[in-house]
Amino acid sequence: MVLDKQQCLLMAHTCACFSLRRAARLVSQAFDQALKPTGLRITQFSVLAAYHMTGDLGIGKMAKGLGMDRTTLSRNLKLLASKGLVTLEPAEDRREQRVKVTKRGARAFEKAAPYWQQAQTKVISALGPDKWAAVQQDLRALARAAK
Amino acid sequence: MVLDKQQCLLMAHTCACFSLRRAARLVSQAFDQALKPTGLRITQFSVLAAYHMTGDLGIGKMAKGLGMDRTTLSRNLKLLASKGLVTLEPAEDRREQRVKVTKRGARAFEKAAPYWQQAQTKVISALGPDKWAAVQQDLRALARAAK
DNA sequence: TCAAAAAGCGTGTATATACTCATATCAGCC
DNA sequence: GGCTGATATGAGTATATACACGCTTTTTGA
Repeated sequence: MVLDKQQCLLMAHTCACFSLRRAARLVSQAFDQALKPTGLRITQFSVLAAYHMTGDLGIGKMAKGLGMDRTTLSRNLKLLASKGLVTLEPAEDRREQRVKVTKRGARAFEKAAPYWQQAQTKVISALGPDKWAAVQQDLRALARAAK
Repeated sequence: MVLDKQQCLLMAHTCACFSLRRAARLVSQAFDQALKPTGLRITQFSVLAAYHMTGDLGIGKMAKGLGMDRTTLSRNLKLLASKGLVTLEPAEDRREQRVKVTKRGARAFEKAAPYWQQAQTKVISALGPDKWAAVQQDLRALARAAK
């Protein structure tokens, strides 16, 4: 069976993975651009926000909650620690790492928040809040189906 | 101004970039899983499909068409070349690279296509084809707005 | 014709991502 | 107390991603 160019074209244009990766790439660039004055990447900002919000969760559980690989989150945290924005200490259960957002981390986060808001507004404006909320639901459904 | 946990929670849950990256991560894992027997990652499969479909485009133009960074595509292609799936030769305009899918590349692509289809069907099943098409439109709109 | 601008690309560097394998700790049971 | 399985994590490796810088070739305009 030899696929013709039309079929390939169709495949490239409908591939769920490619579409999502493409959107994620381009939107990430916009957020990173907006956050540039803050010295944070959007990924770092997200992780910082997550720990600022949930307090102290083990890396594995937090990773599961964020839909990230455990080792990815671990390495992201190490970066944040090297910048002095979080601290990593062993917990009572000495298998776990206790993650704490430092004062400097909290300040960095709050300084970055308006820049985040600016990018968020810009990107979302393409759809409006309601449609965006619906799309978000759909994205979650896709992610669930992927498992 | 100190943000409280509620605001952080809201931020993490509505962040366009985080939502997209999360979906892209999880869906990519599903596609990579499905493509495992073929030895191709979904990114490599996409690039292979793109060149199989459009024939020979300069790296920069192809990258623009795919919404990828030029250097990212360049390195992806180098990987494919090392696997013998494409060849890279200088074009008449000696600034450009002529990219050709080898016979082996075409075979690998066609062998992988059914595995891709399987993952695609699985992921899309969460929404159904029509809703998926609408979401795709929205993703494109978001990507456009990001510029 | 020739210098400047533009086009096309590669390399260096940093981050993000995830799989595999190895290690340390804990909980429960005998 | 000590073994065993489960839990939590780190390290090694490979790929994906993109920004900044610089090089070569082509095009353009005087």
